[in-house]
Formats: sequence, C-alpha cells, structure tokens
Amino acid sequence: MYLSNSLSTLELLKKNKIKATPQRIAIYNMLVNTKQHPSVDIIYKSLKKDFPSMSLATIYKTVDMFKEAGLIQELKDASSTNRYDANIQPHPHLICIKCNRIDDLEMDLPFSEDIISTINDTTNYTILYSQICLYGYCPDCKMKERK
Amino acid sequence: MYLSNSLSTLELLKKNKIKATPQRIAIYNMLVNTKQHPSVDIIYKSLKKDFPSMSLATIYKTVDMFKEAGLIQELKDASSTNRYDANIQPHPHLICIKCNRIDDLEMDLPFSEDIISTINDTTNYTILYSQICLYGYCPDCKMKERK
DNA sequence: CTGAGTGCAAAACATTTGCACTTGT
DNA sequence: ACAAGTGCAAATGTTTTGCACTCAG
Repeated sequence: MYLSNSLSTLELLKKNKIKATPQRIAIYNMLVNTKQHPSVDIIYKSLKKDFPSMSLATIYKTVDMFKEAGLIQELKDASSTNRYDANIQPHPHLICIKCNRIDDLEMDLPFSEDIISTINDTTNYTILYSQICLYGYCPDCKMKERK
Repeated sequence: MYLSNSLSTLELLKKNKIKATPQRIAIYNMLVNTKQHPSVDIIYKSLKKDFPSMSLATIYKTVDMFKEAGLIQELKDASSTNRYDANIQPHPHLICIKCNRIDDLEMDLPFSEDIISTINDTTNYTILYSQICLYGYCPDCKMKERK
C-alpha cells in the first residue's frame, strides 16, 4: 500500500496543523495516488462517487491550503488551468499543448541552490521556487497531429 | 529608433502573411517596445488613447495569431493571467508572486538542442519550446513583505 | 470587390466569495 | 461548545464566440 513506509494522510494533516476532514483526506489521497497532475475539476469528478455532495469550492479551498502548507505543488497546463501534484520535489514537466496532458520528466533540476543564490544576489529578487515546463505534443497527440 | 536595423512592423507582418491592420501594428509595436510582459488588459488600456474603439476581443485574437506565427511568446503570471513578450528568444523569467511583475533573467538556457533531442527520444514527446519560471518576491515586494 | 478583421454583446469557463449549516477536536 | 470547514449560489475575472459592419489588399 502506498502509505506503508510513511505517515498516514491523517497524521500528515495533523502534523501540518490542518483539521482532518474526510474531504481533505480524500483529496490528498487522490493526489498522492496518481501521476496525472489532476485539475480541480478532475478531482471533483473523481471524488463525486464517494462524496456526492462535495462542492467545487471545497476542493478549491483545500488545494489552496495544501499548496500554502507545502503539501502539494500547483502548476498550470497549456490552457492555463491549475493542476496539482503531490510530488513536491521540483521536477521538470512535459506538457502537451493539444490535450493538456502533463507528465513528469525524470531529470536533475538545472537550478541548483548555488544558482538560486546567485540569482537572488544579482537580481534582487527572492526566489522561492522554480518550474521548468517543456511544451509540445505528447506521444498520443503526436501521431494524430499533421502540421 | 528601435526599428533602425530591422524590418518595420508592417514588413514583418507581411512577411508572415498577416494582414497589416492599424490595430495589429499598434499591438506589435507596443510589445516590442516594452520589457513589461504586458497582459491583454494592459495592452488594451495602453492603446485606448490611440484606438478608443478597439475591443478586447481584437487583442485576444491578435496576440493569439502572433503567438501561432511565432512573433511573440506567451507566458502566465503567478495568478495565471496570460502575458506577452515580443522577445521570442527562450529566456528564464522572474515572476513576483505578490504583484505579478515579470522580469527577464539574463542567463543561458539550460536546455540546449542536444538535451531537447534526448528528451524527444526518451519520452516520445515532441518538445517545441520550453519555459523556465522562477517565482518569488520582486525587489519592491520583498521590502514590504514580512513573513 | 471580397474575404478577412473589427467591435460589440453575450457566452463560456475557471476561480472566489458570502453566508447559513455542519462537524472535528 | 465553538471555531473551523462545507456546500450552495452568486459574483468575479479572463478568455472565447457569433454576428453585422468595415476595411486592407
């Protein structure tokens, strides 16, 4: 089971001082068990069967809270819709500009801590996190596409 | 003048088989003359004095067409609003998560052609372009922020 | 002259908000 | 018990669309 060697979702939320409601546990579990980088709407549809009355607003509030707590990361697909990832390790994303599918790229991050420090020094920004997005056609859309 | 050594906007549009309307010329000129990565709304407000009847829809259609033609690049600020840049050289962006200001980072792109080829081969994606976004506080917001 | 472009208003979405009701601790 | 969370509906903000009018080539 996915939690065998780690905290249960309940414990994780408590550890982060987040009140553990069934909805929040379900949302986190869904995110941690998929590689699909789901949108709020996908989360909503996916949990609909277990929580028929769950509202989109709850999911928006929840993912926002998880993001603030650093439990998940937010990214945007090619059409700008927010997508969520329970893998909080910075890692490049492959984004299909046709179907909006998002995959992870297994690769080292080009921005080391050193580089971030240099950027902070030279630009006067305070960089907190970075994202690398590679846009193009996914394997499926590549075949259908002729341009 | 900014065009002294290059094509006029009129010529550039014609070269790209884009019908050169006054609106399109004005939008492109505005983008090429700023480092601010403006949003559609900013472009709209900025051109309002010269084109009082210009509509937002025209600007949306125009930037989309320019993007498809490869004349500008689109990026998204921290709140997801689309922003535009007439500098089509891939370059990392610094994005303020408080005021949504976007600056360019003068730095080499970590993704060389070689790396893109490798990614294309190993992932079966066809990568067309990439974006590197560094999120944090800009110099102005850094000072105001206390957290 | 004619198809492409523009402006307007309405529509379509994604996301946020206010508030009464419910629930975890 | 009570502050915090949820669900609903309405509001907001951005982007898209349909269509009659206009204009660049």
